[in-house]
Amino acid sequence: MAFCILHIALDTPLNSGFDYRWPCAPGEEPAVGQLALVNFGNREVVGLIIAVRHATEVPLDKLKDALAVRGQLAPLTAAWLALAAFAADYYQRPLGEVALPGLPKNLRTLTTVALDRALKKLAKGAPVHDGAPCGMPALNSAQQDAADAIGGAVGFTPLLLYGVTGSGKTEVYLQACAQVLAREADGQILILVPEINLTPQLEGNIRARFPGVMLATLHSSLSEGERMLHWLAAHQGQARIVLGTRLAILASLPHLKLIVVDEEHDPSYKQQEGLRYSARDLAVWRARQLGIPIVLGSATPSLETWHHAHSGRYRKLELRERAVKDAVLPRVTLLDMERDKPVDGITKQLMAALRQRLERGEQSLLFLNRRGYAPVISCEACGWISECTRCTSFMVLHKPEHRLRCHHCSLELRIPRHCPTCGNVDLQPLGRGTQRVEEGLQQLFPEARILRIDADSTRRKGSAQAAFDSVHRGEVDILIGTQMVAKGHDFKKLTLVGILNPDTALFSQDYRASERLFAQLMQVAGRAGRAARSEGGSASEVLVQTRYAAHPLYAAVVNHDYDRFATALLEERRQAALPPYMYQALLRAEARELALAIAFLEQARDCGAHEGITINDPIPMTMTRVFNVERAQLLVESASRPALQGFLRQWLASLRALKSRVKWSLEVDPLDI
DNA sequence: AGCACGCCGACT
DNA sequence: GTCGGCGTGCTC
Repeated sequence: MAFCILHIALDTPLNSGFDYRWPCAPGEEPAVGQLALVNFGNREVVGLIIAVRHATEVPLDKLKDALAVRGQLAPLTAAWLALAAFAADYYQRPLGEVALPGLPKNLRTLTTVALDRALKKLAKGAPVHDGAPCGMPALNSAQQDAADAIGGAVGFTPLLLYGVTGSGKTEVYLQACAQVLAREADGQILILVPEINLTPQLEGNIRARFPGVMLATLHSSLSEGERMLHWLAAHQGQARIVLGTRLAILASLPHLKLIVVDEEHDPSYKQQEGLRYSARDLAVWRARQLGIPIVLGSATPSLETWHHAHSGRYRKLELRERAVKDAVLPRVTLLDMERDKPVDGITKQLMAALRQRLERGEQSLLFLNRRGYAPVISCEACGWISECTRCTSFMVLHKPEHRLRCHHCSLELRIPRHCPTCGNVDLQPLGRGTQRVEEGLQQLFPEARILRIDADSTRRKGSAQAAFDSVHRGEVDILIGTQMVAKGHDFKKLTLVGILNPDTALFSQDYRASERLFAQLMQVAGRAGRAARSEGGSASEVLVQTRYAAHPLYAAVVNHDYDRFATALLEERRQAALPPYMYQALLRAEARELALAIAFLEQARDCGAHEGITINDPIPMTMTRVFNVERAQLLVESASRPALQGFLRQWLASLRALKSRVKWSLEVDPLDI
C-alpha cells in the first residue's frame, strides 16, 4: 500500500513537528492545513498537518500511522498557517503551541459524529438574526470622512482613528463595515474589543444595524459548544462579522477584508501568560499579509501607534468633537488635597459636588482603583503590618467578609484580634479601598442609594450586568468602583465623576504608568455627560483629587490635550532610549531560592553576546515572591527588531542546552518591566 | 506539558 | 516483601 508522510504540528513545548505515515493512493494525499488524529506517546491527540512529503529522516521503525484525517473540515488556509508560523517565530515558541490552542477544544476532542452534527447544524441555517433594519444615523463630517477613508481603503492601510470618548468612533466602524460588506460579496470583518463585558453592547448594535448578516462572537466566556459553532461559522465564511476579544485574532477567516481594533491602547490585548502575544500587533501583521485595511481606534493611542501615526506609517483620522450635538467635553477640575484635606477620603469640594447631584437627582461616579477595605492593617504599638507569608505583598483587609486576603496568591486569614507580635489589640486599617469609601459615603449621605462595583461585589455570574442595569435604570445615586466601571458604559444621568486617589501611578517604577493613568482618567471621565444638553442633560464635570496639582499630566488631563502629552512623552522615550525607539525582550526565571533564579540568569547573560544587543544584569522582580516562588528577570534590548529576533533565536537554543532545573520563560515586547 | 520508567523509605 | 515519593527523559 502506498503512503505519504504527514509532518504534523502537535501541542508540545519542544520540537512540535512530528512525522506520521498515512496510507493513501498517489494524488489523494491530505491537504496542508487539515487536522489529523494521531497516537502520540500513549495518548491520542489532534495535530495540524503542516507539510505532506514522501520521505523523512526519521527511522521507519519509529513512524506510526496517523489514525484519521478530519476530511469533512475545510483545511486552514495558507494565510492562517503563515499567521501562526509568524506568531510562533516572533514570540519564540513552537508552532504547535501557537496553532492548536487557538482552535476550539471540541474540534480537537470531538468524535467525527459530533463534528458532523455541528457542521450539519450550520449548513441547515446558521443562527442569522433578522429584524427590522434600522437606519444609519447621520454622521458629522469628520465621522463621514473617516468612514469613507476606511471603507474606501485599498490594500494594506493601517489607520489610527483618534477621537475622544463620545466622539462616535463606533458609528464610524459600523458605517465603514457597511461599505465593506456591500462591496465585498463574501467579505469578512474582524472586530476586536478589549473585554468581554464590552461585547454585548456592541453586539446588539451590530445585530440591529446589519439584520440578515451573520455575526459570530469569540471570547473566553462562551461554552465549548458555542465556541466551536462560532469558530466554524467564521472558518466556513458564513459569519461575515466576527466580534471578539484578543483570542479572536487567531480565528480562521478565509475572506477577511477589514480589521477593527477598538481601544487599541488597552493592555488587555496583551496576553499575560503562556504565549504572551499582542493581539493588536498580530492584527497589524495579519492586515499587512492579506493586503487589507486595519483601523486602530482610541482616544488615547498607545505611544507605539502614536509614533507610527506621526512618522507617516499609519494614517491618522481624527474626530475632534463629541458626536451627540451640543454634548460638550466634561469640565475637569483638580482638587488640591493639600489645601482641602479629605475626610473619609473625600474633600469638601467633592462632597459639595456630590450633595448637589443628589439634590438634582443626578448620578455620580467615584473611581478608586483599589478594591477591599484597606490595603493593609498595622499595629500602632510595634509597627507590625499585615504581610503575606507567601508573597512580597500585603494582606488586604476585606471587612464584609472579616478576612485578610492576599490579592496575589489568594491566601485568606481571619482578621487577627490582636497583634501577632506584641499582642496589642488596637490594629488599624491603613489607606482606603472601595469598601471603606462605600462605608464612609453611607455615613455622609445616609439617604443616598450607593452601589459599589468591583471584582468582589460582582463575583457571582451575571451580577456585574445586573449592577450596571440598575445604574442605567436610575436606581443608584452614587456609584463607587474600580477600573471595572471605567470602560464602555454610557450612563445617561451621570454628571459627576470623582477620581479619588490617582497619584500613586505618577511615581511608579514602570515607565508606562503615566501613559496608562492618562488613558484611564480619560476613559473614566468619558462616562460623564454623554447626553446632549438640549435633551435635558446638564453640564457634567470631573473632579480629580490630587496632592500634585502642578503635575504636567494633570494639566494635560484638564485641557483634554492628549496630543501635547503624548508628543512630550514620546520625546522622553526617545531620549531615554525606551520603546517604541527600542525593542525589548525579558527573560524571567523562578525558583524556591532567589539565588538560584539569579544564578541561572547570570549564566544566561554570559552565554549570549551580540553586536547591537544589550544584555542587562539580572534583577529580582518588583514583587519578588509570589506563592512562595522567588522571581527574577533579565532585560535584553536592541534598537533593531530584526537584530533582536535573530539574537533571541540562537540565545534560546543555548539556554535550552543549559538544561537548567530553574523554570524560565521569555517574553517579547513586554508591557510590564 | 504529560506520562512513563526508575531507584530508595514506610506499610499490610 | 509491596506502595509510592518525584528525579530524568522521551514523545514521530
